Amino acid sequence: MPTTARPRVRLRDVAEHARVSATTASLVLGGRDVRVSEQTRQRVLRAARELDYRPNLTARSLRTQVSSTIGLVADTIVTGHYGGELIRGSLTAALAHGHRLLVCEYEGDPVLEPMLIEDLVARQVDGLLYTTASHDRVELPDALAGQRVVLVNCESESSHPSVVPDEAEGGRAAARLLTDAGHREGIVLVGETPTTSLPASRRLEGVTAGLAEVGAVVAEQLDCSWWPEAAFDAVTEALAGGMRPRALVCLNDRIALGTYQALGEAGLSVPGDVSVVSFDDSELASWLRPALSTIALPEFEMGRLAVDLLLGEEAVTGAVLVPMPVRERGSVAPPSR
Amino acid sequence: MPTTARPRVRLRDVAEHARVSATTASLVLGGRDVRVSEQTRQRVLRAARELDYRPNLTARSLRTQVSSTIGLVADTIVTGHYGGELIRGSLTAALAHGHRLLVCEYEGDPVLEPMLIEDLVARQVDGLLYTTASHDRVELPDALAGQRVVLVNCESESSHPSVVPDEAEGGRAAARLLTDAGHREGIVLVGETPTTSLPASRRLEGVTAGLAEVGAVVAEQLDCSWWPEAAFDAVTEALAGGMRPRALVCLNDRIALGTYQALGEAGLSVPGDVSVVSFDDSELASWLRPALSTIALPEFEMGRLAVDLLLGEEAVTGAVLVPMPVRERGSVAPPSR
DNA sequence: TTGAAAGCGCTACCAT
DNA sequence: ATGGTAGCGCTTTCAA
Repeated sequence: MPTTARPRVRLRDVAEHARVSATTASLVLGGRDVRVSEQTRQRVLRAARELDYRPNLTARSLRTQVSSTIGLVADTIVTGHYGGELIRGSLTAALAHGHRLLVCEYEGDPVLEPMLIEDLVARQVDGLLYTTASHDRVELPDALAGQRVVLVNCESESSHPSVVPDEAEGGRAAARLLTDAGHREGIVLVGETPTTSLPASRRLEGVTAGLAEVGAVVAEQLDCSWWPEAAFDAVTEALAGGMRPRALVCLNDRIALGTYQALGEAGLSVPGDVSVVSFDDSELASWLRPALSTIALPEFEMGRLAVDLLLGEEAVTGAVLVPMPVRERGSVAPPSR
Repeated sequence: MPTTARPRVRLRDVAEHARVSATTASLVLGGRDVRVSEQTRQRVLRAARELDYRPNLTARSLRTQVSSTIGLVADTIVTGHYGGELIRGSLTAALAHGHRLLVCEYEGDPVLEPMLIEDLVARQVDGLLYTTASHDRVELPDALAGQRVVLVNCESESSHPSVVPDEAEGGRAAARLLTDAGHREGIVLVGETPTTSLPASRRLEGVTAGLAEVGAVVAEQLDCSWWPEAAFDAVTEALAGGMRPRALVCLNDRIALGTYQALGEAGLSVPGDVSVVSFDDSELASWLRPALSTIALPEFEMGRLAVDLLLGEEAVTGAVLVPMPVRERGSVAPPSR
């Protein structure tokens, strides 16, 4: 049933209806329990209900200089489930703080980015979350100057807090998954690791360190981009070249998918013939057969934490490492033979 | 370099600096090219630049009764990539209209939902997008009364426009993918089709109609929930029971994944032994081997269109069907033998 | 315990 | 072509 547009009822209307001043009405409806007698308070409340009063938060915001809104600036975070969880985490925390989220994406457009930020600032956001789809080092746009900012999934020279996954420790955990199962040899890394890529270099560093704890090493590294098809090709080729790994460390779940496919077509079983561990814990990980043991990207928690930091009292500065949870599933077994 | 908080500079400051009235400054900076001489206009612009003026959109909004903000209310849409694309589409269109998006999720919480909507209304949004993760019939909350609303991926009794995928036509397209390749027999549907599920019933209806065009029918239906594991079990069991399909119509990509896995373990090849078509076109579809031919859920386009409808002039009413694009990839071949 | 008045920063009306 | 003034709806002194 299409309801008719209701007349805009203002605080003053409620006050008149309740035969009190706007001040009193404001006090009552603003929830500050002071100074007003229980009787008038009830009168105001009733009037508000009867008139179906909705406060105008824009006006309140103008007066109080608080918008209870935070801006989320992303390159293209919403895309792909990773980002989705990050937003959900931010949303949850924002809600707990009584805030709403203004979401912006600039899709990598360098002229759009500062415009979006200016706009957010013009809208008087109480703070901004600056985030990137892949964990990266960034140069903060000038438009952010003077604003409360928390970086999420990226790092910068600035003194703003920066919430990032603890990739190195995650790498160690991945290695441990293998070494705990008894693996010592034939451990092959799948995925290229450019030094400019934070996840790549830190995961590699962690894996290396983790293996070193038991005197093991990465026997070989298959260079390929972090996509299923590239991984499929790389693993297929390596297998054809005679490589016989006992365990594969895939640098993300998409690589693991391509790896599963290559292994499958080569007649090798997981984890019977070769164990596989991976990173990210995308939904894919639990859908694979066998389900993939993987080190999760704590997107939800990062979003949550970032908002807490942004809105909290204490002045945190620098990087905050968020642990990457270990998801043990079915892709690791003791080495065969 | 952490820049110091700049002093708030108001329109009046710019006006004084440029030695004009606030009115004139407003006219110039508001971008209305009227009435002001080029000379003063330049003076104002320079003053604004020198003082690094940022308009206060909250104040403007209060005065003009326009917030250039739209609210997006979702049950849990952000999760999973589907929703991500929908948001990206909305974001894109909103941007084109000079609007921002206030994103809310109530996670299915029936008390949270109206509260969130009330809050958005209190924030003076120019309109609301009401959306659900899965295409469904909904009862609109009273809080939406009197608001400009467009439903996305859901339908209701209301007169608000409702942007939904054309599932039935999508179903027909899926069928055509098979019949065009010459399939007439042994066409099996995978996935349960409760009549309460709009995508399920309409896709089925479309597939049936599409097959009927060439005198073919659904030979069998494998009932299973729309998840990889359930599909794997259903297909595995059917195969074990002697079923030998020529083509499988999976009701979504996750089902297709489980189906691929079952086929693979049974030693059947796609599309050599059996063709597979599916719905949704999640990222998964292009990662599978062979890549999956699937009927895409036009999430991005739906979001885009919904915002256009919300902010546009013409008063559209009722359902707007968005075509589901056909993604032909490698999972269909002529029937073997 | 209550109310009057000022003012947040902006735009719009009505002057000139 | 330009400026004065009122007012959007709210909160917040300050006075009673």
